[in-house]
Amino acid sequence: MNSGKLGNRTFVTIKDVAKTAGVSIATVSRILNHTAGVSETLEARVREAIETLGYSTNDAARTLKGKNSFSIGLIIPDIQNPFFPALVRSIEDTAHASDHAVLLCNSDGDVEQEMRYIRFLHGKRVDGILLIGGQQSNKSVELAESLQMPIVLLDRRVKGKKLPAVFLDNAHGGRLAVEYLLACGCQKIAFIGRRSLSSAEERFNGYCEALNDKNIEINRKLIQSQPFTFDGGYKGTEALLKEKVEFDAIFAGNDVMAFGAIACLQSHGMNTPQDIQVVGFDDIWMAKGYNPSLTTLCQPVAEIGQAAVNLLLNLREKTEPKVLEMRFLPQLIIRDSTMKKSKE
Amino acid sequence: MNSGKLGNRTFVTIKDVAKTAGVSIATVSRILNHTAGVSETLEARVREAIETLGYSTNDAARTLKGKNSFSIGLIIPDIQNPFFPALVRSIEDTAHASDHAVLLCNSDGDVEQEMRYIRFLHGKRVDGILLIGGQQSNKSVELAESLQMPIVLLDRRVKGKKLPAVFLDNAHGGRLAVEYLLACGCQKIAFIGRRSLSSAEERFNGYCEALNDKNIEINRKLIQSQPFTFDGGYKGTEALLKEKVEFDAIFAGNDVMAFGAIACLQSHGMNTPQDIQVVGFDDIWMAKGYNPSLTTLCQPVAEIGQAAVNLLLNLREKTEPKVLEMRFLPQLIIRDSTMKKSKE
DNA sequence: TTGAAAGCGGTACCAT
DNA sequence: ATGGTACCGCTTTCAA
Repeated sequence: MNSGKLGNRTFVTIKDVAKTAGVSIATVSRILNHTAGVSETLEARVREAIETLGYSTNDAARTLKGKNSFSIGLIIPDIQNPFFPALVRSIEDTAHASDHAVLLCNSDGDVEQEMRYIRFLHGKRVDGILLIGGQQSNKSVELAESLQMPIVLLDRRVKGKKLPAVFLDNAHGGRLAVEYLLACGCQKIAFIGRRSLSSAEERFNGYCEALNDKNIEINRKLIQSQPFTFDGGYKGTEALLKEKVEFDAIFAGNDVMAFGAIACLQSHGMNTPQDIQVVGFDDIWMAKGYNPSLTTLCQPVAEIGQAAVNLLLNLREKTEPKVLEMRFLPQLIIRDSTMKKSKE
Repeated sequence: MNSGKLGNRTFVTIKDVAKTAGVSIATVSRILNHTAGVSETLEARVREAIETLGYSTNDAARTLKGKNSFSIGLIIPDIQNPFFPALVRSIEDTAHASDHAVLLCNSDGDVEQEMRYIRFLHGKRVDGILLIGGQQSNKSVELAESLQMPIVLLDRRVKGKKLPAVFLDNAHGGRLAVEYLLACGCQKIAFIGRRSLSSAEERFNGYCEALNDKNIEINRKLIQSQPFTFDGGYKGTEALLKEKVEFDAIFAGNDVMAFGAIACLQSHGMNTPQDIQVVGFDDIWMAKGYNPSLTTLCQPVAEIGQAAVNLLLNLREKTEPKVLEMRFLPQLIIRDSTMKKSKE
């Protein structure tokens, strides 16, 4: 028995099962795939053979012959970015729930890397790609399209490309953040972020819209362009301090920047929320545990991941290339980095 | 051209290349694999055909016929545990560097899940498994062995199993932590952790050893068994406070617990490091940014991940089932959650 | 209902 | 050096 081999390992094949059960391999295949009526007698015999032999289907053969590989590629900038783990987790759970493997690839947001991975995943014949792109991912997307690979965009838009995508309404989040700070009594709200990514830009737009709504003029000095890191938040705050602009609140592009901002304030003898109020974005796990705990915008990560996988898997069924876009809403989570000031 | 199909997608196959180049598929295969001498003329023609046609090799076919699948399975409890992302990143970088895909699976530390994933990965014919196991992973390991799947243990030992493995010397880390706290002038050092995982148990052992070395008796009341979470750290500290045991330092099982501990202390009006000094373990990214920044033990995650992948990939070459174990040393990183007290 | 057999896209052995 | 071809494990059509 154990006719199959791969390297120095041996595998039970469909042939072994067929022989032990005394049927043809076609019958075994049918039973495995519930693909045609098979008599109960044979079915029982085959199932027993499968059991005793410990047969497991060979996905490589199935892929070679069949329609899909039961795997998807997930390209993200860096799993070490604390926003991604929760999203990745929900993607994997969803994918595995329909028996699809997830091949994780870290691109560092670099187009060349992305394209390398797309080619790699093409060789693996993945059923599709979930992409959280970088700034120039339009090239990657074009490559994927030319390779006829189904692709779904996640979290970030790609300029000039209309594609199936799952997003958060970042502008709405920005608006919520600023509106809440205003409601808290803040007047001079600074923004630390960067307009490099679509998501980041939208958050900034939300910030502007909320201020416009209240007829508050936007003060350029209150806007600091910094990378979305702890250090970025720290430096942006330092810059605000140096410029001697007055400000009473900071809306940070994400939670990690918010932590950096708070740390900077503290090292300059200012407290959050008493002196300066701070709002972050994403609601990563640490937002609750930071000192002070962080008011922030919570993304429905589980739903987003799930929607993205389902969208991708449905894509290959439909022949018409439906461009679907799903948009989710963030939710304001109020914690200790903000406070309602009594009118002075 | 484009003879291959998969679903409604089409692929360029080796046959297409052969036809365009006017050679046999055997020749193309040889060139692809540098497997035998081929005349420069033909090689040039073939390479050009590959280029113009945009051929990419079909891994499913290659796997079916050949020795490996160029993929490995990575089973971890949960990517959302902030210690894992950095490790996973280094694993993926290393694997991809030798053209292997990484199939990520989250088991939640549950044996049943682990076994489900092992079977799944077996079907995918992965070249091996990297396992960060849970408490009862001996069953999973046995399954993998019975399936003849190369397996390397990571980070945590599995009871009763001697296997290729890559570990941190956790006991050494525990010792370093406690020795440093003693050097800082602390006398009553509490431990919050849990002895469920081998890594955790070893950290505790290091704690005991360091105290024994100095002939300090171990006070049971100073030891709090708690899960390795923020809340665990918080509750463990609360318990210490309630028991009214005197203590001047806390060695937490990991960084997240340390954050919880510090938060709890603060909410009880005690400051770190002035009142209670705290040391964590792992040096996750937030350790530097927390308030106060955390003294902790840094794991050489990049090296560990790299070693694990290489060990796994080498495993299938060797026929003799060498049991290799690699042990890495943690490094004490001193930050603001500890301080040298002047003698009182 | 069941079986025989033709491939899927490669690799590698055997000829030439 | 090059080509022909058997075969990897499975799915699916065609006959029986």
